[in-house]
Amino acid sequence: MPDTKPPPRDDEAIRLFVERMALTMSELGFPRMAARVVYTVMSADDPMTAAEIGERLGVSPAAISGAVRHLTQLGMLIREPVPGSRRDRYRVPEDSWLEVLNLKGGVYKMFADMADEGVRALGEQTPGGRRVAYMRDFFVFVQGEIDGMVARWRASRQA
Amino acid sequence: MPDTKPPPRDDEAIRLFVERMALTMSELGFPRMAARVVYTVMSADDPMTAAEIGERLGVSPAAISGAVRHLTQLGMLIREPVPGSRRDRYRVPEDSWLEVLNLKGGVYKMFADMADEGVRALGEQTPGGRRVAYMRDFFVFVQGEIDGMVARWRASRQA
DNA sequence: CGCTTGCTTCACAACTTTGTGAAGCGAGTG
DNA sequence: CACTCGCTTCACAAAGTTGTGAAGCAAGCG
Repeated sequence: MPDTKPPPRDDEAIRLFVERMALTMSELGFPRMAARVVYTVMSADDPMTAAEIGERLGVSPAAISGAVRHLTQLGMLIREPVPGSRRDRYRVPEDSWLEVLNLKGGVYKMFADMADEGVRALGEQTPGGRRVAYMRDFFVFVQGEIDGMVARWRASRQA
Repeated sequence: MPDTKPPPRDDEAIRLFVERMALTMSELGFPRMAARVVYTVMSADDPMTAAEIGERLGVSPAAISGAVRHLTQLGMLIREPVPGSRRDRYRVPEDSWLEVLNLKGGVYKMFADMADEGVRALGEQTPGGRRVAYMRDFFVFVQGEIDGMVARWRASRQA
């Protein structure tokens, strides 16, 4: 029997990967359980049901339910109803990160707008006003860069 | 008496600006008090002492101390000892956002590295492995973009 | 039709985070 | 050289998060 076993699907290492990613995300302000769900589903070969995710992570269905609601809203998880079954399947879209960037990306515009109000409150000519104006300009710049970045990524994937 | 009063330094609006910025940042995972401190100092005409910041925000010196420690480490606040005095003055560096981006920017590289480990655990050829590899490539791309972005910002400020 | 079962919702409990009061430390001052 | 005063540190309390168990709802199945 030739050694044609499938690749070394190291379950323990996968779990570690999931947890480490999730922990890092949570340190950045992303809900922890949601992150665990994303990476679990991403790591799976096929779409998973809520029950499977919960079992794999060893958490209650309630936790999955909440995480999934959040994630689908963000576009980081896609719910696929299975015809003739109550089970829904979940999978991660190929470009989930791009989606997040697009959606959350508006954050910079929001900051820029808030900063602009700050400038008005402080007065254009005050030292504080100038500093906040500088910040506003920076956020406007970043917002523009992100838009360009998304375009470049898409283009580079065409190739 | 001619109407040559200084600009309409609307204290209430400034406070609102500070609080709104801080709240939004905290929703993104940034410590709330630290954010309030940054924007308070940024709004002021001159560098402020810890006591002044605390008074302005109506919080204890302890809270300021903690926030300041965090912020100086991030490069978002500069401590300036006043010669012949126990008081330190604080100001925000012009390019604090850039600093943060640089420092925190390495996050993407970190994600890319973690993802790479995930790929190894999953196997290059599995569906999961391919998805994670895609994610890794995206993070690598973003990291590169950020570096370029910083350079472009600096250049645009030269002009 | 009524039972099973998978997901959702709700109230609650464990845990974490965040700011306070009080004590401590050390640089300037008389 | 002892006192003052500004900042820091620490233990704790208040508040906010996050996941659980249990009850509820509704789609398929017998």
